[in-house]
Amino acid sequence: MKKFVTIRDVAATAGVSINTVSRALNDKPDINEETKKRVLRVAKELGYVRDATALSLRYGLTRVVGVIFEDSSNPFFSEVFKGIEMKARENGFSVILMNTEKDYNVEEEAIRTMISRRVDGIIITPTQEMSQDIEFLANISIPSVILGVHFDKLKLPEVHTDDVTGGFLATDYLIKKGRKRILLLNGLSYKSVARMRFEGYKKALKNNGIEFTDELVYEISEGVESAYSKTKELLLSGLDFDGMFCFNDIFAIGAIQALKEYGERIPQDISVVGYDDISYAKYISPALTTIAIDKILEGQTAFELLLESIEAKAKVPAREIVLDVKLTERRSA
Amino acid sequence: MKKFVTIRDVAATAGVSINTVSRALNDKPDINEETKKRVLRVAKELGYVRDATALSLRYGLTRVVGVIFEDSSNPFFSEVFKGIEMKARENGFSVILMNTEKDYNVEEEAIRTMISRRVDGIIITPTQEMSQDIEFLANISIPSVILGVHFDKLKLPEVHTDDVTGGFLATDYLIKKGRKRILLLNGLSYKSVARMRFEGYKKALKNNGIEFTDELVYEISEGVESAYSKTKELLLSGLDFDGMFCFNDIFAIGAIQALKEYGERIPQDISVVGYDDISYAKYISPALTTIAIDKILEGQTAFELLLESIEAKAKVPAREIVLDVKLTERRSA
DNA sequence: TTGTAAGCGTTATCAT
DNA sequence: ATGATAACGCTTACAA
Repeated sequence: MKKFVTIRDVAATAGVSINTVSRALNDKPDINEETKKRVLRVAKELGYVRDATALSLRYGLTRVVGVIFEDSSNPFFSEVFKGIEMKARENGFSVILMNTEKDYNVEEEAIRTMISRRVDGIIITPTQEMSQDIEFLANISIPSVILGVHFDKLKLPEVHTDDVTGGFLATDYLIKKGRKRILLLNGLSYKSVARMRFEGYKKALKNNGIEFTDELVYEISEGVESAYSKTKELLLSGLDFDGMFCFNDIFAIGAIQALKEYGERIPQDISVVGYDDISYAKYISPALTTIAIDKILEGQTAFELLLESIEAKAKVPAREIVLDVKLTERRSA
Repeated sequence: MKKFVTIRDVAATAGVSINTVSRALNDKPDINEETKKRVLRVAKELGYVRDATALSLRYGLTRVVGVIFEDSSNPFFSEVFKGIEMKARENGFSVILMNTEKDYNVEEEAIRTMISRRVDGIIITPTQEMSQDIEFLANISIPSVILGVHFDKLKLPEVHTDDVTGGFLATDYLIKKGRKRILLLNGLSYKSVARMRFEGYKKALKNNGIEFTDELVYEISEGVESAYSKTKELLLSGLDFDGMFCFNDIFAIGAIQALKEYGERIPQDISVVGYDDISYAKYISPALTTIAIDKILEGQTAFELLLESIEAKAKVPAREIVLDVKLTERRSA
């Protein structure tokens, strides 16, 4: 059933040898114009399409890059992916996308799959609980870029946003709005991103002469539900706070939900700032004030950095690209 | 720089021939247990990883499927993709994802890329303005599945949801809530989905003895902005309506935004029903009543249908799988 | 039980 | 200007 037209078929019907066909197809100089035209015509008539798998074997290059995300349906990742795919397409690369579902074993498996498929490069957002597989990635010869997280010892090129500044901006804004007791609903601290935003938070507090107290910082695992129930719990416990800086917009959405149900007015009673500026941030109510990051750009940058490594003959020293963030002011704070 | 351990390297260090290595690796019976163990150990030590590109060439099968979407960052597609990727991974397939950005030329180009890469199957959500490329897909020997849309003459297997029922459910619900003049903010009618939902809308009207009038149906192009401004325009024009059925949740979000700004109370003054039940539908305000479709399931089903075609020796007759929808009741209607 | 050789589709090298 | 052949990594007859 599955049978493609090969260079041999074209050669046969055009009455030439296979490498004359190859020459015509690749627009090589040493071929008669007439023959070339004829071969090209025959190729078209027969519906010939170059076999990329043969080329991959031949050159040891696939023109495929692998992307490994924890969850491609997360609006953050799905936008980043768009940036990657866009740039990849422009450069004649295809992209294989795999999800790890935050499972370390799946992540390892995904890396093995990418190696087996001989992808020319890998863009990965590693689960940071363990990182042997990243060490491993750094040692094999496939160019790789870490996206969205920062490792202390820079083994691989990285692209991420300036999250210390982001945390600072969010907190400082809340303070400027007159908030004194700012709750930080953070992500789990094994994530560099969470640690960086926390650092920015503390920095803003210090800058404004507000004393830090850890009774106002909480770490929760991913998901709206998780943010919703934590906020509810805190509210019920009688914790006193008038501002909230959420690790991401998804947390903010859950928190706002809980706040409203509890009868708090936003931002009059409690101001809320999120992070990421996912596309729905402006449609929730009140419209979310948040730290905006250019996700498409982050994806594009990651691909471009990867492409540099791929095209470099020698191993290129690991670079860290830190993208700017800015605060987008809306109604929640 | 890029150099992988091959079966030959393993053979050399283990002191056997290459196909003895192949036998060991593939767990064939005709090999000495001892040799097998040794080969396997050497392979592991050397870090041997099977070269999938070589296998692809050898077998004429890549174990890769291609997915072509108009926009993978759209929450609908990103969830569908998750279902596809999940099932693909379970079955040892990798997935190449490409976006067309609703550009027909890009769509054609994407198909060519998939053919060139010799993917074993294609899942595509075609732009329906033109469809020669789908005709083409039906004629080549790569198994393909159409996702989310329905073509009149069934050339290829299809997976989509029961949108006539969806349109009916939404409209009927609004009527049962006492609404008489229900505005339909529909997608462009070259899309089968829009036509189906429209059909359901009319059916519900008829069933409830309400006369249809085309001054209440409008077709707009994709995007929140587009829905927002159309709604605004209609409101300003003084059009009388007390209910709104939106083609999708994104439209509903834009519409609600406009409605609120205009001072309409939802659902007291105007009830709104959306479509898709994207994950943020429940967090907008008021929480959106919408037609829910199981997007993960839709993706999984598409992959499974594709797998059937791939595994079938002979060309399998095109089937149409229609998935159920249900109404999810929240606050907006 | 093990090894040799052909072949998958292509391009590069070397002849002619 | 064109053709024959080897090679990419692997599996599968077939031979030993």
